[in-house]
Amino acid sequence: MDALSVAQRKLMPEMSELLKKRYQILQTIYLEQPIGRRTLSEVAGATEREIRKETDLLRNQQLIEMKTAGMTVTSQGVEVLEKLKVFVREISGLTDMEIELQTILGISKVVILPQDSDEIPAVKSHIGKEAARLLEVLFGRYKKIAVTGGSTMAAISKELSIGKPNRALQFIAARGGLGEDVLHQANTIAAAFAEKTGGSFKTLYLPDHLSVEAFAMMMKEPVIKEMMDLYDQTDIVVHGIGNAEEMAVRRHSSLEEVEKIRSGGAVSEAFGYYFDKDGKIVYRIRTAGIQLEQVQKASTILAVAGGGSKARAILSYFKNAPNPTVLVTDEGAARKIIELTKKLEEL
Amino acid sequence: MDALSVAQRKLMPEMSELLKKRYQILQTIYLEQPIGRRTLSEVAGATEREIRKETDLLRNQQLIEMKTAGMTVTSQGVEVLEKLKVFVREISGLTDMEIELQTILGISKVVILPQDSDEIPAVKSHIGKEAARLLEVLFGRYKKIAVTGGSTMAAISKELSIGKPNRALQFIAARGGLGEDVLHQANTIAAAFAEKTGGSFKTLYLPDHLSVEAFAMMMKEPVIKEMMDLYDQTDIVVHGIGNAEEMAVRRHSSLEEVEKIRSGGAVSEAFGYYFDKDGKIVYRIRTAGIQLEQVQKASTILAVAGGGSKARAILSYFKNAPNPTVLVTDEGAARKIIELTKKLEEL
DNA sequence: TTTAATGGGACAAAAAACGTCCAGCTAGAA
DNA sequence: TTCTAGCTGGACGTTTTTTGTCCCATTAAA
Repeated sequence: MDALSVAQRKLMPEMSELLKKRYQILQTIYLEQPIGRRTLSEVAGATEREIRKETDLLRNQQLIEMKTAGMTVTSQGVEVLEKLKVFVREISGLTDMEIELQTILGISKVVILPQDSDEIPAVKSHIGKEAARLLEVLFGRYKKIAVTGGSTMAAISKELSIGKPNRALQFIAARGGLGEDVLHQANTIAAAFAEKTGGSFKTLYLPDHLSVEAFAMMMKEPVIKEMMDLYDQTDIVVHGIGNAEEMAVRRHSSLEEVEKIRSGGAVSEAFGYYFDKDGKIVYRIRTAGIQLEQVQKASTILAVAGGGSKARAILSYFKNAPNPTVLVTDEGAARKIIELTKKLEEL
Repeated sequence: MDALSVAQRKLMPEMSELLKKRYQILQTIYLEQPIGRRTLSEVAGATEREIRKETDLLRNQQLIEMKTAGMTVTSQGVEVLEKLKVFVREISGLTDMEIELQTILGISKVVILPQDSDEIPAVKSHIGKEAARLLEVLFGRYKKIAVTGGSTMAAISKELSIGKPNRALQFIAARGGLGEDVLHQANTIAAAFAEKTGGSFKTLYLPDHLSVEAFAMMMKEPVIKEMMDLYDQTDIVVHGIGNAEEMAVRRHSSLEEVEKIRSGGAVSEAFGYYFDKDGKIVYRIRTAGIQLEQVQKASTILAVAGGGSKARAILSYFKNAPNPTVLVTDEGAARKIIELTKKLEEL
């Protein structure tokens, strides 16, 4: 930050919070446009009155327009968003926090987005957008992308921009149906990625909880074997990180499984693997899908997870995460991770 | 102004006014320190409550300190003042106005200080300080400085910093006693300048309103003649600009004089000359002092005058002012001058 | 010792902000 | 076409903040 901005903040300390708030509102409108006051106030985590006050101002400044369909950002507004992007990151201390997280997690790149997705739903879209931008850059070099499921992954697919179709891209569902909501299954996500980018996709349909015998037999099937080979050739892996218990519940795991996960002290989950607080594999779901070794062979791994509630899981997963991993997260998770780490150091 | 600041102002329009206000308060404290709330509120033209609110904030930001003797600016505060100086000028539009005034008045340099000295007494000090800084630079090259009287000139003398004594400097009273307050006479001012800079000074004592005969005789006196020669060698002339009528009254001019000034349509006054709205000389006081031709021969002329009430006088004087003149004024005068010029153009 | 200034505390009055409705309109779905 | 969900703009009593204006104990200087 330059000396002028430092002096400015010194003379007007209220400015930082105000700027952050307005920026966030403007950004959310941009993301969700057209959107009305009430919907916005819910999604942005503010009262209707406050949203109204700020949007009235934004309109007077010609940064947004209010039509009967809702509010939209003007070209001037988009410009302001771009110009202030780095600055808002600075005053939020996100740039500093990114460096701190890189050290804590032992990886070379972390991107933190403002606010907490646990509190403000729209933040999930911001995370998705950022991840989408990062991916779009990588698409130039890499063509085979394995994707997992989850709501975070779905958020990314929504934010992929529809540019000129890139037929060379191949999206591979990293796992079969894992009992999750269809909309958030790896298969669905792979399809969504392919649709947005104009690429192709490969799905893997295999029911959960097969008997040992049936599973072994299925693995010999050509369709399944083909997928296993594809996993070996994967360039990019994009995945979310889940809380162990939450995932177990969502997947309707058997009592036996839940017991193993519990007793093993599992904290995080990724690609169907459960990790304890030291990053050791506690349990893995017996189903087809990408193997940890295959993930580690990929050129780039993009981990995406946000919200303070995910902090412990992120810390756990990154104990043994492959080094080329890039993490996209939010302020809520980042602050919590730093806080947890500090507490641990004090002991 | 850079793109970042433009975007910032777009998103936070209240910021500009707030920044200006706080900056002005901080600057005034710096200028008058140590100063108390009540005194400050008078001198800065604000209510006690407002001053209190802002100074409490400035203290929390460690920009000022409050002691029993009054408030003082901390080193951090001084730094902020310096860092934001140019920026505050920018957002006040002063930089643009300076260029506009240069065109209107036909001179190469104009310096405008914030606010209006008619409304806020402290602004006079700001003007004095700026003029003092400009002079101090010139002192390196030029040594013979003619000074006139007036409260504005007195303000400059107060703001001259006491650096290492410069014995080479010679201050010459541009005029004899002109019936003004002793404190504001050219003689007194010349002495004050000399004292602050460590230079020498020459005074000219000659009563006003002498008969023609007495005046002619005095001019032959060696003491007086010596001064006349000095005027010829003057490098810098520093002078104020007055309102014609006001000056006439202050100098207790005779009815005859006042009549000439009135009927001639005099608007401005400088060095004892009265000018009408087109810059023509309407009347000149018959007393010893620097001649207009001698002023025009100087290398640099520094005209100093502020306040909306001086706008007409400034416009009048600069109709025929020598080109190397530099004008130091304030926002109040500048805005009024621009306003008057625009009205004139419309007709 | 006196005096004139200082910062801090206090409080009623005024103003602004806030939460929360409703009415009327419109675009898109059925 | 009608219906409906969602939008903006207006309104208004309530709460919170700001404002104007005192007084007081303290302190530094005269």
